[in-house]
Amino acid sequence: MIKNDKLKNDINLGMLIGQVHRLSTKRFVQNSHNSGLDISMDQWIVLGPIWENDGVSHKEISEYCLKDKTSVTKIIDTLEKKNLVVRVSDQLDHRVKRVVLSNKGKELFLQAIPIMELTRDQLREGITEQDIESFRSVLTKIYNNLVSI
Amino acid sequence: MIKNDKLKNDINLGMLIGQVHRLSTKRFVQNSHNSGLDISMDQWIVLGPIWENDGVSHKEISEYCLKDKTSVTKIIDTLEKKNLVVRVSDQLDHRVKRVVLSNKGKELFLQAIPIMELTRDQLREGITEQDIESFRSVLTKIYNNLVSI
DNA sequence: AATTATTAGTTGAACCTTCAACTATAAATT
DNA sequence: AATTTATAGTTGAAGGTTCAACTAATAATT
Repeated sequence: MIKNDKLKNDINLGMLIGQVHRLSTKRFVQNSHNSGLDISMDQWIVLGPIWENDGVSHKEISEYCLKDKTSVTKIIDTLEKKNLVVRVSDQLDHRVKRVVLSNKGKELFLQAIPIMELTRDQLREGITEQDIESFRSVLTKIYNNLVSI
Repeated sequence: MIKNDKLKNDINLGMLIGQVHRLSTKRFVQNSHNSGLDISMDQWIVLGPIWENDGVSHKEISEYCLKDKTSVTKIIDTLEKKNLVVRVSDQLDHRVKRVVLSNKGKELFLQAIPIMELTRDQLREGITEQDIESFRSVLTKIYNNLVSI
């Protein structure tokens, strides 16, 4: 079926990264659902820096999560709709919105930690720590190739 | 800012995969745009097996591209809207839709090949072939951990 | 001080992904 | 042959991403 092996391999590496990304977020959501939690992978990712640093700004969340500011705005919209966080305007710089966890948000985050750990363990099953580190190293190089320019 | 290093690293590996995925699709689209082409990464990925095997079915595209059948349906919707492909019902099995490239689709695919190669080279700059292969190997292991079950 | 440029965040449109429910057809079972 | 089950693809809703254009507020320049 495939005319050009070089083409095939290149497509496959890109497709593989995409598929691993999709499947891992899917697995996290499935694991959450199995535990009765209603949280998406991206919601979890955005809750992280808010949990670590209550009152963090959109911009800081954006940098930490490696997400576009538009995505952050919309994920926080849904988090606010679900009453997990609250936006508060900064008193000094009125452009800045600070995001604070509600009690419901804190509770959900704590419950989601073991789900994240389970998902991580499922992903890494049968892979040595050394392999993970060299994987992370190459991934970081690719990332740096992409952010520059 | 970070309370728990274990947590931080795990978040980061997932976030890194997501960000590399997003940035590489973004880079492909930018490169295409700079060459005057109007094609997304996912449209390119779906065009691949149609180019290789004219008249391939949705199901085959889905398996080849590692994409959900719903995604394939919608990407082919936009490809058809752009007059790049045509759906044809299978004469024997009326459930099956076969997808055929138009001349415009063939032309676009040919023009996009060097864009894909450029994007691949930008991604891999400064990374040895050996590193890419070990990266692919770990990625495949993670993929296999995720598809089972 | 007034103008200009920069920064933080939002909005709407187009696209992609997933889910659940659906249609239509083919295959298997009784 | 009639019923049941499985398969191929579609639809609509909800979430996430990107882009371009926008508002509002701060910082820099003149």
